[in-house]
Amino acid sequence: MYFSKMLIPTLREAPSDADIISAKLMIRAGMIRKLASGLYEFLPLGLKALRKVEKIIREEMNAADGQEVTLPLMFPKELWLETGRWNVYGKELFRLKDRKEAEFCLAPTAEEGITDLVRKNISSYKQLPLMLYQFGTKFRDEIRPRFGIMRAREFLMKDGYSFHVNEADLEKYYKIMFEAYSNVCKRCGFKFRAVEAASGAIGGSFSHEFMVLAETGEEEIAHCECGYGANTEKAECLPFNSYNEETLSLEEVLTPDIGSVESVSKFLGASPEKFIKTMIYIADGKSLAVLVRGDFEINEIKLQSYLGATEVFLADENTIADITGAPCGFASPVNLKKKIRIIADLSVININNAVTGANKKDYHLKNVNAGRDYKYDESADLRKIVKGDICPRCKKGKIDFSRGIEIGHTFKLGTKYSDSMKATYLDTNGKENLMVMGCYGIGVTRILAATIEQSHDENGIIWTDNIAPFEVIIVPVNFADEKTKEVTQKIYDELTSKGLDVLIDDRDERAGIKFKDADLIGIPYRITIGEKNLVNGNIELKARKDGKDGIKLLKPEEAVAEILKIYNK
RNA sequence: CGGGGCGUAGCGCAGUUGGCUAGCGCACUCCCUUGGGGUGGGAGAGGCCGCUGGUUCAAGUCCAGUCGCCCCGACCA
Repeated sequence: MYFSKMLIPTLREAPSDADIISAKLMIRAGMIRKLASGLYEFLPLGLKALRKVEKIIREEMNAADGQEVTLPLMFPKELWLETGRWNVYGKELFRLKDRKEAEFCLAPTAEEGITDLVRKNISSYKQLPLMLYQFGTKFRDEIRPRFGIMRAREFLMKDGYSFHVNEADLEKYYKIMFEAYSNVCKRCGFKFRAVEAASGAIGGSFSHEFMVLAETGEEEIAHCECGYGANTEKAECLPFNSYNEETLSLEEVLTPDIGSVESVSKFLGASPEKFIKTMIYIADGKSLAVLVRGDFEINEIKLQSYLGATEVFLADENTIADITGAPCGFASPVNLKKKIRIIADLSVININNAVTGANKKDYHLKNVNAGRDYKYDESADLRKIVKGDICPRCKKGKIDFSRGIEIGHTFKLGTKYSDSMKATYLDTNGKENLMVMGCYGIGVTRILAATIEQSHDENGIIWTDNIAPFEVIIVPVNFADEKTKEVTQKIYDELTSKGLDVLIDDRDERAGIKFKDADLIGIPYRITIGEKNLVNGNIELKARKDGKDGIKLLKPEEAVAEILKIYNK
């Protein structure tokens, strides 16, 4: 391919609204353009890289006995009503109507579609297990699209769904998929970590996120030396041992205009670890109180998942006053004005002689003890994990945090969808059973962005060998020179005949411009052909990741051999 | 949805106390020059100054509305 023939509109400066390095570089490199918020056009160079990622994923899915299909991008409402997700999915779901006023949604994932396909065409245990996958554009009306193609409203996803006769078979296959996903990450050249995760709107019992480690990542990962890793949304927290202090008698103290844990702690000279915060939440319209230790915060995702609620948020000032009888900052589980469900986080169940509000303006209570002074209805792990927490797995190590970009997510769905959509098969006894499902998603467009986040320098993108849009760029310093042209063509023919993608920068530009652009678009290997070295029969080979001192002077055939060796051709 | 900011050429920006043909750099076309890390010079092409309405002799500039974009804030591949 000739550079002059390909649409690669490189830019010296990135548009001012590009917010992260990968978006800036992709736009500058002429790979993508933005059409509107969260909507991007892929230009030839960008699409070429995207196809390379697709190829890797496809190979791994096929190796795991997956079969490729394509489902519609648009689904009728009825299918989504069956699983209840039409109502549960919320504002993120793009909805539309046809000319007959029939309602549809644009697929954010395709559990409904695939389950419908399978229930209509699979009826016997003999046809299981089955894994179907597709590459499809997915739509999500994000609250705030940002970070270029990292969080777009329309993106390319590989979504796969597996169907099994029972949990044990799903378990077996889940491990195979876990390996396949690890392979995809490795082949893309990622530094990554697979962590336990919350299932969100997809549902199911258990899930793993594949995180590309990057400081710019949106996700926070809690991990331990023992190998435990989890999204902080999900990471489990252990209860604390009892303080075993002698129980003192309840005391009311005046704390004028002092509401926050920090200020009351200072005022009373008591550690926040002795405080019980009483948070009033509204879950699907019902109010409840959640108790957590003063120095911790509630993890609303854990709470929502524990309650099985679709919507959870903190109550407003008026509701708090109505329930506790006091303004915000003075709530207590002791003598709540209105009787509501009280859930205690594991961090508070062993605190004796605690400090709480008094459900009365400007007053707090000291020496509060569960059982004697108040009762909670139930206890659960509902708080946010913090750095230094004891690891919930090995129970020894201390938790540390890292940041990551979520590029893949695997779920054990169980029978959530097969149950609501009646996807069944007949077993050897002729008895009807629900299929057990798994589902597996990879953000294909996001992989591209994640790669660049993890691999770039001040001059541009540095593609890893496997997903570079071109493996080699040949830069003839002066393409008008006959000898240069001849050598260029010869090298090009030899490399392309082995199946490599090679770009020739045939433009009548100065060498500097060609080098700058080659660095910007990040092609892994550059062959420079100039009259200066050609008189001795030499050309230059340079890896993008190396600096100028990495330039090797070689004979054309040596350079070709070296590149073919790198790519195992 | 709340708070803050911005819409002027493909990209980056100036111009905003109302005033005459709306400017600069990069990119684009042509000529000369240069020719191994974004040469130098010259001549060009390209704008409903986001949109609608108002104030005015006169609006990119003032007023109102509206749309779009970005940033900061609680469910995501």
